[in-house]
Amino acid sequence: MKDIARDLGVSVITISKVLRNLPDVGDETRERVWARVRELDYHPNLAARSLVTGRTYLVGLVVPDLLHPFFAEIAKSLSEVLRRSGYYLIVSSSEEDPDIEEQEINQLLARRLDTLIIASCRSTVDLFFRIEKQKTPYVLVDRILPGLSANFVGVDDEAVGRLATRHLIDIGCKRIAHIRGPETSTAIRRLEGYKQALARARMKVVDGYIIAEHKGDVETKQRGAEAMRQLLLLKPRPDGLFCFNDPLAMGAINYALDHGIRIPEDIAIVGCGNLHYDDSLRVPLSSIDQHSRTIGEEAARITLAILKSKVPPRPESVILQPELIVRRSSQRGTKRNGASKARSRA
Amino acid sequence: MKDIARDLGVSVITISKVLRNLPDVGDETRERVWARVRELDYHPNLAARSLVTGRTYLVGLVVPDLLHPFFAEIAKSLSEVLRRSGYYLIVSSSEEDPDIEEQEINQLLARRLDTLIIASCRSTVDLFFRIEKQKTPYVLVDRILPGLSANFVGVDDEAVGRLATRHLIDIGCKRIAHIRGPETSTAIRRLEGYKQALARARMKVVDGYIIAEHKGDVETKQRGAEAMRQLLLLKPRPDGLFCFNDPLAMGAINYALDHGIRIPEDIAIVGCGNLHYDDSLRVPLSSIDQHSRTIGEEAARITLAILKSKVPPRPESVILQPELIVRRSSQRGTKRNGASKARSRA
DNA sequence: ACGATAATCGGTACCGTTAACGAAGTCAAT
DNA sequence: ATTGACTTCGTTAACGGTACCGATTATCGT
Repeated sequence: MKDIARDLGVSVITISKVLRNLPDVGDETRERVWARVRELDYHPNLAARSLVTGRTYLVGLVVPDLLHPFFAEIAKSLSEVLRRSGYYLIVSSSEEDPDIEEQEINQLLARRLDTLIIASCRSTVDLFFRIEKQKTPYVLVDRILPGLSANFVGVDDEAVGRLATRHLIDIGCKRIAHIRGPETSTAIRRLEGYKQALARARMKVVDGYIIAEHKGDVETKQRGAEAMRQLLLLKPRPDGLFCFNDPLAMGAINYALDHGIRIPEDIAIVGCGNLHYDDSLRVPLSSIDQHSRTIGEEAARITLAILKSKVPPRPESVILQPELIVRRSSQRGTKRNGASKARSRA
Repeated sequence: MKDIARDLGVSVITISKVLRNLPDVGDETRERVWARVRELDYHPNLAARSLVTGRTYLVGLVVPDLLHPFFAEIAKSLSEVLRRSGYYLIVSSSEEDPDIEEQEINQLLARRLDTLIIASCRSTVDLFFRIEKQKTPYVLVDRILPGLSANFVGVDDEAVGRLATRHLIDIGCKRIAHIRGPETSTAIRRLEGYKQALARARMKVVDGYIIAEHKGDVETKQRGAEAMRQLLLLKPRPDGLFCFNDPLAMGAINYALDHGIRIPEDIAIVGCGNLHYDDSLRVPLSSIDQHSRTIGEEAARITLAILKSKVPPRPESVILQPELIVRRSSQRGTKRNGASKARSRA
């Protein structure tokens, strides 16, 4: 920069202004500067700029698992939108472990990122108060924490539970089971929605039909299979099943089919996530769409809004309405091919 | 930092040394500093450190698609290993578009990341010479470029093609088709391996059996379906199919099944990628495992090696041997359940 | 011709950290 | 006592930018 200034007979300040598109510099000078900059393929040192402006143009993303298509899609749409405004994404995975998540967040905090976007697997809010003390803005996605008024983007998880369960009731299921997820707001609320739907249909909640998290961190699909094993052992065997997510449902389907159970005739199944391979499974899987792409985009929008405004805006909450996608795993009776409601995810 | 120095009656340099665990500071002083640092929950400003050291402790990753489980797994294992050494990952997606890839790389270059890790969809090397001129080390993954001697980690793609094709030959296929991928080294070499296997079995390469990329950027699964449609139109219909990747295979399987074709009886299929849901598909899919996790880990290892050594080490190339996983889509004759060779990806 | 206003440009002072080297103190051996 | 080697700590000078404000020139109405 100093070199360019010397070459052109202007000061570094002017160069700096041109590079940042500030108004107070003459057209001719501006053009000369740009020309020389292009000629040298010069790029300003972001670290130096960060040092003085206090901004890194970096946004951190903390998710439980990058491999899960739901979070991968959030990461993708997020980075797409942020990039258009010059922000980049630093990703980090908590492996669904609250301690790892804390370490990761501490690391990212030390890097003084401009914003953090977090799908938290923690159940306490203390860590988030620490974040606030450091004045780092953050946006929660997918999972909310009780007693924390923060920016949030996610689906209405009670509606998810209601939608899935209601659908199973509608197609005639009498004994509906639920494989629930871990102790996060998402799982708790979907369970709540499940219970609400049963209550509205004047059906009883049977404890044995609710399969909780298995201890041990085995793979999700295996957990689904194990849960289905338990369900098939029950005396009045369930004839409907709502799974916390699609990988669980996949495991459950596999186990059932391998043991001679017919889907959906013997047991109808609805998952959640609407992953892009749901329609290619052994039994195409009905699922609840969570609009993962939209979640990423909205989180990005909020992030940019925070970064643009000088004073921190008051927390914003975006609750998306889930959508039922019917496929064969929950089609019964006359309707043979559910093309009517089924929506492809092209 | 200045404050801590003042409080403790030492100089900032000493603080700096303690924070970086340099040897030349007394035990007592060291402890006093740590105590105060913990007390204030102080973290050094990475931007300032970067400015003077010239290192950002940031590694960039450029992949064609973060949603593809293959690249997601690379990203995940990569970030896991790097994190242990204090490096973080900036991700960016090129959407399989060479121009976007160039922009992304330019952006990352401007940020002066310590290393770039790239799964490139470009076909020319000029951009990489520019990277070298900026003295930013980089590691290629999955895809190699002709005429470029660079660090590389990936599978032996000719072996992939040979392995898949050879397997189809072994189970008795006489007319083996191939749905190839885009114009990258990966696709070209897998095609090459396919031809090699045919040649060794004294079988002819039939042009019509090789389905090339369809124009238009439709979704991969649809491309697979379209390719299968073309194949089923051929007069001597193929009885074996090797697909460039698993999503293509999924599309092909779906189309075939929907049109009354039996798999593997009428046409046996082998994909590539060994995605974790391959065993839950309508027809469990035989696939070639690319060791994506290992690719990420090795790329991380090379990266750290570069970053550790003062002089740039000479380019290293890690070629992984692919592994065939047999599932129902390519099981014929006596063998009913392929548990023998099948390997789960728990 | 004058001052006022606006458009351009630059000087100075930092941002928070580390590199490189030198100074001071300690201790044992000569 | 002198020397030398180690250990421990600090001085000075950047690193590459930007914020803040002041200085200079051009334009213009009266």
